[in-house]
Amino acid sequence: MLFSVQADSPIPIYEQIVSQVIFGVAAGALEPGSLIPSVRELAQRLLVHPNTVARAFQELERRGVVAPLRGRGMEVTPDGPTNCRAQRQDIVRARIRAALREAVSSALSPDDIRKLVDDELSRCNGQRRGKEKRS
Amino acid sequence: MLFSVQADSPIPIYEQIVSQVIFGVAAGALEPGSLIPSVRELAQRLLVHPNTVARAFQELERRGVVAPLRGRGMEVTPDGPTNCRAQRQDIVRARIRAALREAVSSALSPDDIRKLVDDELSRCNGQRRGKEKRS
Amino acid sequence: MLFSVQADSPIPIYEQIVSQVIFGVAAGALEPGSLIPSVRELAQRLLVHPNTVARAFQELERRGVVAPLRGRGMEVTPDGPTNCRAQRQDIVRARIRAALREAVSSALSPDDIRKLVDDELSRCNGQRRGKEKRS
Amino acid sequence: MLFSVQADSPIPIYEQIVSQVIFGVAAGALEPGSLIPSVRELAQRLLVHPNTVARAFQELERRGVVAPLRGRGMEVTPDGPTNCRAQRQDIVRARIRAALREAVSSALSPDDIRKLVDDELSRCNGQRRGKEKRS
DNA sequence: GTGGTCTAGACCACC
DNA sequence: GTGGTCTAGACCACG
Repeated sequence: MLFSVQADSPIPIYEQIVSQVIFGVAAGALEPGSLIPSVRELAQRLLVHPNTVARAFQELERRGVVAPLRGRGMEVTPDGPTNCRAQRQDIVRARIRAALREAVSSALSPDDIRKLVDDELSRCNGQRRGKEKRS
Repeated sequence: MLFSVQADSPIPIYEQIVSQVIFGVAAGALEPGSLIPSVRELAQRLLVHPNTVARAFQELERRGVVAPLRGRGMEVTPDGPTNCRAQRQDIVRARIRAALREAVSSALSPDDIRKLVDDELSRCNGQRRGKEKRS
Repeated sequence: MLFSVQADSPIPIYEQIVSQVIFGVAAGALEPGSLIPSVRELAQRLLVHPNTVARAFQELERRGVVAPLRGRGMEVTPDGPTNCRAQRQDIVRARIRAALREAVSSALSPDDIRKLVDDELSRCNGQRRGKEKRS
Repeated sequence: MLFSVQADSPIPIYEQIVSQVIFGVAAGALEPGSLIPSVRELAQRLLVHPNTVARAFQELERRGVVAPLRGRGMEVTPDGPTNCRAQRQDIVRARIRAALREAVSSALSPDDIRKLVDDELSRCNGQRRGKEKRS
């Protein structure tokens, strides 16, 4: 499971962490019953304040993704994977929708937007089997 | 020229205003030498505080998009359109890139992402002729 | 009599006009009993709003430099030259003092400051008999 | 590090604060990696509103002098000292130039100006050894 | 009427 | 505790 946060994003760090844990559970990298990394460990790995991680965990608990195991850490709940797959879709879709809404409102032509999207799409996963751009 | 802001967005309102003016100038809706709406007028139209609009104008001045006409308002600079077309591209691209980066990090499959994007793309401008020919 | 205003100065334009009329009277370019340029003429010459000039004249009247001649314009008062020579000295000295106080507070070395001053002094009146800088 | 602002100056308070922080960094009183005084502390010390200080900090960030440390304060950037030495020179020079331009435009004789400058120069740092050798 | 500055104080995100 | 954003409203300089 890879975590990374971007300090310069307008999205709060704790929210980024929430998303990433959700993504991890949705993808099966974190399975029900398994412990997620501790607050301290994750804080150190991400170079953020432990309180920030703690806050993310609090939110994850609220969402029913993880549950505290007294004294041992936080564990992924049985319903976690199902919840997270739905939430993942929602998160990603909302962000994409917002970006495209803005693009449209910018009065860029649909073709320009399509071009930008394709550009970035191939940049983002350049490791895939070659050029995604249609001929 | 249509302006609208979303108070619940993580993007500060003053930044939304900055973007929208840039879009307006880039699109030619606001031309060099013409006055942009006044602080007070725009504040009233957007239902935000005049100070918030003033802050956006300050940033637009810093970016060389508009210049104050003492006592008369803010005027689009001669270089405005050129600057703004570049800045528009940057703004839109950055937002799309961030959304796609997140999508990739969510471990959704590239095909799922492509599908989401196409979905939203056609939603955003449903008036276009369908799904945009793709091989 | 040369007038010029700098729109980008933090000093209000009307105050710049006040200073320049005072300078003109102090230098003898405007003599007691002579009419100073009309609001409209000066406004046109300086490319500023007539109201701005009117405000400057109001201030000059308050300072006893000029007096209105019903229907014919503003004339320099008998005491004008004397008043203005004192005021000129005060204005210039105050501005120089403020600049130097700031320079000292900037922690630039006295030699650096002296160098800057000499630099600018020779720039400002390059038309004088050669280099003012001491060997 | 000493800060002080003059509320009656035509120079906005927030700009005075910007200059003073730049002077402090240029002089080495504020070093890279060190925290500058907090918004609230500085506001209290200068008897101005915290928002005014915040605005100055925003400008300093834009100039690459300081960078925010989320939740901990504002830190002087690595490039700060270099940037600031240049900016200090620019600030001081601009102010001196403006003062001298005005002096010249006042039609005071060059010798009178020189005398005024020397007067004030020795007043400003009277603790130095006299009138500064001039041929 | 315009924008610019300042004060005042709220709330938020983060540490 | 920190800075960031926003609202609110005052006053000023300028046209």
